[in-house]
Amino acid sequence: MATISKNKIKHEALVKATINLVNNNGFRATTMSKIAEEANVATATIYLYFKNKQDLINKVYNEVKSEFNEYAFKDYDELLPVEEGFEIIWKNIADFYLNETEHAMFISQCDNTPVIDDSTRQGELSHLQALLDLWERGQKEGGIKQMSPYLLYACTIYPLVFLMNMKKHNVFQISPDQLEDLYQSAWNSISARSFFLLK
Amino acid sequence: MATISKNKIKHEALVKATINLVNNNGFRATTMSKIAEEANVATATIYLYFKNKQDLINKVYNEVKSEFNEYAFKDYDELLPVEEGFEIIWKNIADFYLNETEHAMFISQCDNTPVIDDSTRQGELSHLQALLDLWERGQKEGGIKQMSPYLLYACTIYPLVFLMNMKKHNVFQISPDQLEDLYQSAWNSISARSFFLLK
Amino acid sequence: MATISKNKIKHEALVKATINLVNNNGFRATTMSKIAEEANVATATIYLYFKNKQDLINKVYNEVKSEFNEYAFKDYDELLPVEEGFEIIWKNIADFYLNETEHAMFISQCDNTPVIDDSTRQGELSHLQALLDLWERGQKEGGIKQMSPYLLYACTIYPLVFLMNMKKHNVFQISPDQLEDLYQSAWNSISARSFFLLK
Amino acid sequence: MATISKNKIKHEALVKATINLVNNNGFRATTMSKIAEEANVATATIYLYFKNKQDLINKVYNEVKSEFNEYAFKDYDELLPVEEGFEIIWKNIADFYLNETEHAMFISQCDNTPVIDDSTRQGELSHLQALLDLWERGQKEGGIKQMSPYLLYACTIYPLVFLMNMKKHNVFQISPDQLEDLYQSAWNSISARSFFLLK
DNA sequence: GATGAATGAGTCTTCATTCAT
DNA sequence: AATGAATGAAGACTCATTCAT
Repeated sequence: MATISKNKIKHEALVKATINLVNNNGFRATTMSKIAEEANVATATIYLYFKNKQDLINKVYNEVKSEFNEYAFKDYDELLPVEEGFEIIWKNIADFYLNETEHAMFISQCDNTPVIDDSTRQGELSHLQALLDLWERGQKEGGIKQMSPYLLYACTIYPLVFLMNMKKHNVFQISPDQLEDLYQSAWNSISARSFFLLK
Repeated sequence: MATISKNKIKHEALVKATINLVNNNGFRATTMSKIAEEANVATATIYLYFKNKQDLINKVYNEVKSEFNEYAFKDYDELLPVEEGFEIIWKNIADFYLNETEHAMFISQCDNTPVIDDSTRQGELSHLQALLDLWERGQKEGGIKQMSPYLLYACTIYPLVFLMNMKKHNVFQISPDQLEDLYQSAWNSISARSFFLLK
Repeated sequence: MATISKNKIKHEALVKATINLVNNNGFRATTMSKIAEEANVATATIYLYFKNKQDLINKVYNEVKSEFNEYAFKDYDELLPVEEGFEIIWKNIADFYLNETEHAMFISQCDNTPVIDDSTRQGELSHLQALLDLWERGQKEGGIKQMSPYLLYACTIYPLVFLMNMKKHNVFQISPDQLEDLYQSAWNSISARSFFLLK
Repeated sequence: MATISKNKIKHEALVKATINLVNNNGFRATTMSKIAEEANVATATIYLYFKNKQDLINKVYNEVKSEFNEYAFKDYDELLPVEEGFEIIWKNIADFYLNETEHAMFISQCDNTPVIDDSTRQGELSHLQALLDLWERGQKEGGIKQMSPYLLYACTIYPLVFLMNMKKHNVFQISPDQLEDLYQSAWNSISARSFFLLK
């Protein structure tokens, strides 16, 4: 049992080191020995926990992605009204991108470069199934525009990725008020009502 | 001694090979010998045209970025009304992302990873100065919401990056009608009128 | 991370291989892979013991130079009469040049080409401080001619370098008797008495 | 005829560039393109004048060595008394080492490193045949000690190499008076009379 | 389980040399 | 004769991975 927790500690240290180094230097510049150094273990030790470098990256990716999923649907309930449910999810995701920036950056890196095996990378939106379901319900009920979920995602969620990058590079940091505004814009851009009004 | 600019054919072949390989494999996995092979020259020949790998990447980045800039402001005139000007620019950029996908991907790769020297990478939005000016004018005239240009960019331009990625990975391809819809959403999300109406 | 000093056997093998190859082929023609081959290790292994090629050369140079210094002043005591002290040192140095030829050649190579960092290369004579001190004392006492130490060195020690080269190239090898003669010539060339007598 | 002189100009420029670069950077660091640059010709042009790099070095070595020989025996006449003849030759050689330092350095570089084919490098002393002859005559006549010419050379000529190096590295420069002293020491060290007197 | 040491495969880069013009 | 362009071969160095302890 002691061993297990010891193991977990090292495992965690390796994951953390990997995320940090990949974020700052990219995948290829993140060498196994640097990871080991940052995690305070010997290089060979990594291979006790992961089969090889690709396996390490994949596992870290999956862990972080799982964490994201939990984060995204915290306090969400399928029974909530569509608009209310969307607000919760959007704000959760915004929270993740803007407060868990390290982890969000890592996901973004992996999703935008050929780092991750295509088999590991989940079809771009599949991990947000609950959101896709919500949108579908919203469209059936009439509150949400008839658009491809890819477009809904592009208009509402994806802008947060840009803000994450700006924050990471210390270029621009959004304030709580601005975030509220942004949420309104996001909702407007997919709400059927606004579409109708502005026609 | 100095790098050659004659023999544009080989120069172009190298640039093209670089873009292609970096897009598909990333910077570090794109070796000089692979570039040479794809361009049908000997590896050493690359060094007649570029000082080293970093110089090659920087030069390609600058070329592509220049091309983007020309593209973005084609047919645009500062004297046009704000909404009209914005539509032209937005559609130009959309065109670039969705039709010149290879080049757009390359820019995106470079902007999102530590591949490019910070000195070469232009401050995130500075290359779109004419668009920033347009927005400022729009805000003075009252037609565009009072928001940080970073937010305006996030809501209107950045979603196109997502669509570019989806297209590249053959996951989703937007139709002309959908693009028109998307433009409307983009404009609504920053138009002061829509903001007022929907309050 | 840091270079290893364990496994003295391999360290020694690398040093020996380096000396041998540099002596026979010069610095630039001595490739890391040839050194590795001669030392029976993989090329990459060298980098566990030395940071890079220059570091390897510098370290070997320093080791050999230290050895020379020990050699030169073996059995020497500052309290000895000048002539006696000089004889001991001169014969030590002659011994080194003519019997430890490999090491002496290596020093000579390094001192005569731009192989060694100026910071590593010790000022030409500074490593022979005890000899310089002896000469100074000799001059104060009147037994040694008033000449720049550079000239004293040129007349007495430097000729040995020539003999070393001749031996190395199998052109001429000095006999013990001849060496004794040579010592006499050396001493005569700096002794104040001979200077006076021959005037 | 015009062509020939043009050729000679380029030939000279190449020789000069080679000497300069080899002196300052060593053989291997002296690349063909650097030589070409310094001589203001295209790299390929070198191959019109020399078969390859080794041939270039060999030819330059031979030229410089010839020059040295002329220099060494200027104003010398076999009919002169031994001591007088020796003084002339010694001072000529000293002149060469200390005033034609660039050329002297080049010879020294080549003689001390494995740069020159053994076939090109003339047996160490053979180029000084006239001096060897003089010494032999001196020994027959009784004015010069019975010693191997290698030892005579080591004691009288070789010290000048050291002074050349010191001058080149700006460490020590000999004055005319000191040079005269040095000549005396040199002569004393091989003169039979001094040997006898000091016994 | 943990690690220090070792290495094969591969990367960027240089350079002497050739060749078409 | 002269050269700009091209390249094959080689060199320094790195790194993911393995293995004996």
